[in-house]
Amino acid sequence: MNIPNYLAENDIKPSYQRIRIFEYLYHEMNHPTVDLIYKTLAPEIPTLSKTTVYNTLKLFVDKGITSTVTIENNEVRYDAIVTHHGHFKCNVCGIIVDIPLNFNQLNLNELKDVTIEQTQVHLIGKCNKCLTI
Amino acid sequence: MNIPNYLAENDIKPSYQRIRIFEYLYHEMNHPTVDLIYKTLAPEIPTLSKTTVYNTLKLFVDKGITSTVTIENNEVRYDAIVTHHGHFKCNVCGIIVDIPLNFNQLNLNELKDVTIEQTQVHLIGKCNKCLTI
DNA sequence: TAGTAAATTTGTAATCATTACAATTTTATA
DNA sequence: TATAAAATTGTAATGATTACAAATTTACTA
Repeated sequence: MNIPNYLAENDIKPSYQRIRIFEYLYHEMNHPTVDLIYKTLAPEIPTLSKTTVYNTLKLFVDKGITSTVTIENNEVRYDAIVTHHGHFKCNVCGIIVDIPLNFNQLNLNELKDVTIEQTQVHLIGKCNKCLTI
Repeated sequence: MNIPNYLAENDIKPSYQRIRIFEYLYHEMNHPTVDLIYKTLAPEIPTLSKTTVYNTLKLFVDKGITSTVTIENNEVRYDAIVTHHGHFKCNVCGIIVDIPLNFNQLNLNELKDVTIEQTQVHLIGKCNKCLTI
C-alpha cells in the first residue's frame, strides 16, 4: 500500500499531515478517536493542530476511504476499512475489532419499502483476553 | 399498561416526573433525545429541569426498562423497548423505527472466544415516505 | 524565478450534550 | 409535627466538536 498514491487515487492531495494520519489509521487498525490520533502524532509533528485531525478525518470520510464507528456516545472512532463489516467491542479493555459479517443473513423482510445504504452491527461483550484473566 | 405499577415493579418510585417521562417514551415510541423530551414536557410541567430528564433516563436504563440508541454521535436516544431488536433510521426525515431481528442469523463463527452481552444493529437509508416524495 | 491565487493548516473562540454538585423541595416515617 | 431520606432543581464545569479567521504552504502563471 502506497499511501500517497492511495490518497491521490481518491482525490485527496497527499499532504504530509494527511499521509501521517492515514498511515496511522491504516497500520494501527485500532479504531482511534480524534484525541488518540492527535496525542500520538503531535510529538512527532509538533505543529499539528487537533483541528487538522478533525478536518482530515472529515475529508477521508467524505472521500470514502475512512468510516466512522459510533458505539457509545462521546467518542467517534475511525476505521480505514470501508467495506461492510461489523465491530466487536470489549466492555472491559475497550478494544474494538473488525468482524466479517454476512449481512444477507439478517432477515429484513420487515423493510421491503425502504432502501438501506448503511448497516452498522455492533457487538458488545468481553474479549477472550479479559475473560481469562 | 399501568405506568405507576410498571415503575414500581421495576423498583422505581413512581414520582410525577418519572411517570410523565416514561409515559412519553412508551406512548410516542419516537426514540427521543433528552432535549426533545424536555422541550415537549416542560410546557406542561413548568418546574421540570433538564437534569431531571437526564437523571430519570439514567435510572430507567439502570433498572432495565429503557434502552439507549446511539446511531450517530451527539445524540443519545431512548427507547422503552428493551428486548433485542434493531433500528432503522431514515437519513432524510430522521425517523427511527424498531425492527424485529433474529440475531441468530448473524454468522458469528469468528467470535468463538468472546461473550456477547449486547448486540446493536442499525440500518440507515431512506424510508418509504421519503422515497416516494 | 518571482508574484499571486488557491489550498491547507493552525489556533482560538463558540457551541452543544452531558455531568457534577450543592441547594431546595417533596415524600416518608417516627 | 419534627426529622430523615429521596427526588428535583439550577448553575457551573467538562469535553467533544465546529466555526472561523489568520498564517502558512503549495500550485500556477507571467
